[in-house]
Amino acid sequence: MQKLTSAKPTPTAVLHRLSLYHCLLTDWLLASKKGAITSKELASTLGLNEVTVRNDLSFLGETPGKRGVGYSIDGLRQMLGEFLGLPPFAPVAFVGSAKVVSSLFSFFLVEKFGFISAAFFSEDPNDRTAVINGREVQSIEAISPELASMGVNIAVVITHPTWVQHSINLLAQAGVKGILVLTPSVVIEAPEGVHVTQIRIPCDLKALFHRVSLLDQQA
Amino acid sequence: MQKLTSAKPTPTAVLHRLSLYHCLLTDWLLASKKGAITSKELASTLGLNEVTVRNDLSFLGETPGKRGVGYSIDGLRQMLGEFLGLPPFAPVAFVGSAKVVSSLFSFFLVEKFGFISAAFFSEDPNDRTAVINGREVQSIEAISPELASMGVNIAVVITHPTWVQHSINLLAQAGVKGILVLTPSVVIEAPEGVHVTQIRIPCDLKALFHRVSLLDQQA
DNA sequence: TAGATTGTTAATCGATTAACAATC
DNA sequence: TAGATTGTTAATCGATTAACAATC
Repeated sequence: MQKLTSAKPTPTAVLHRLSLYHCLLTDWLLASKKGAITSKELASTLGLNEVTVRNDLSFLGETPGKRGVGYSIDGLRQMLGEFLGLPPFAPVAFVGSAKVVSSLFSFFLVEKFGFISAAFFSEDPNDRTAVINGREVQSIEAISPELASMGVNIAVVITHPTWVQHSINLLAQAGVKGILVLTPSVVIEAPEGVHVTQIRIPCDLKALFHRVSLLDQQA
Repeated sequence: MQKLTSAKPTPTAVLHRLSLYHCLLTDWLLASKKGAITSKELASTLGLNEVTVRNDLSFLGETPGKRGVGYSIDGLRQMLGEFLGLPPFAPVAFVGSAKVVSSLFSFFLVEKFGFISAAFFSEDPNDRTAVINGREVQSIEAISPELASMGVNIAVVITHPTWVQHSINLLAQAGVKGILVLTPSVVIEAPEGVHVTQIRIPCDLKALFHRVSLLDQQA
């Protein structure tokens, strides 16, 4: 017999946009924007088709809008947060040197996006006394099952490339189930049962080179 | 009459994988791997279907493989580089504070991926005397048409969120045609004729929260 | 009731995979 | 010739857009 709980997983394209809507609505609420918005407004702000937006939102189960009116900014954000499995402040662990992780925080404003930095682990022995946001930076080897039992299931890896795989393995052993890898590293083994998302800065850059080189030829 | 040069653009999914193959082959060559590889090897290393690999490579025009044999590592990398419009060392400009940009270089090894950091611009007035890789860090306002005329068409933006749009606008004025934005910023206006790629760390994280929350429910 | 906007079903478009002939 | 692996055409799958009925 099939598990009843596991309906089809949300398509990746849809899931990414739902996350994006959640970011946008959070932004609007922080800017004290109130009341209702239409799928048209949402779509045009993000450069999407309005049907795409409505279609995406239909994945939320209970229909979130009012015909003739639109969506409640506050209510829709709430529903999205719930669907995404986001607690009010979502705890994330960070693995990387103190310098790199604190630099990350100077362009990625974690709290504004609803996250909380819950733990820090560094591959650099010189970071044994380092502190970020008033919290001690620990050794990578200190990654342990306490992490997941404390409710930290998600981690960001931004170490030197030589430490990426080891970090992932330790996080997986500690019960972390979702890992975002920012370090460009061509081949990575994802441990069984762990979601590993790789950001590939070099590929994004090479793709841009291609697109731009075509422009040049036309000119 | 239609422009003859502008055939259909390469589909984004294909283009990203072609860039990925280029990264992998570069890696293999740096590790002195020689000779031939098959689409099967390429695919299994990257967790892809081997037909996908062959299909992608068919976009290169002249067929790059030998039936019964496979692909020359060196030859294929060459063809990919040419298709992608990558010079031997591809110049990229970086916009962001000296601290953040130098931190970026400690987890993203630009040269290993075939790039050269060609210019630095910082939004931070304290960076007026800063130097990265022996090159002076300039003010954002110093971004000028010289950039593009020097052959720098691609830039990475990793400033504080408040400076993202301004940086993009200045780069566009300077003739930069491809911009990769690493700073999470929900809404960005892409100037006419400029390719802007946004990396969305918060969305990737929120998507992971969703996937992981489903695992919890099943357990 | 009229106007607006949602939610859903159908149609199109793009991307992936399978099947197979071509050829080294 | 036999074995291997490519390149291409066809079939499937997923994602986007269009059309329209439902309803606030």
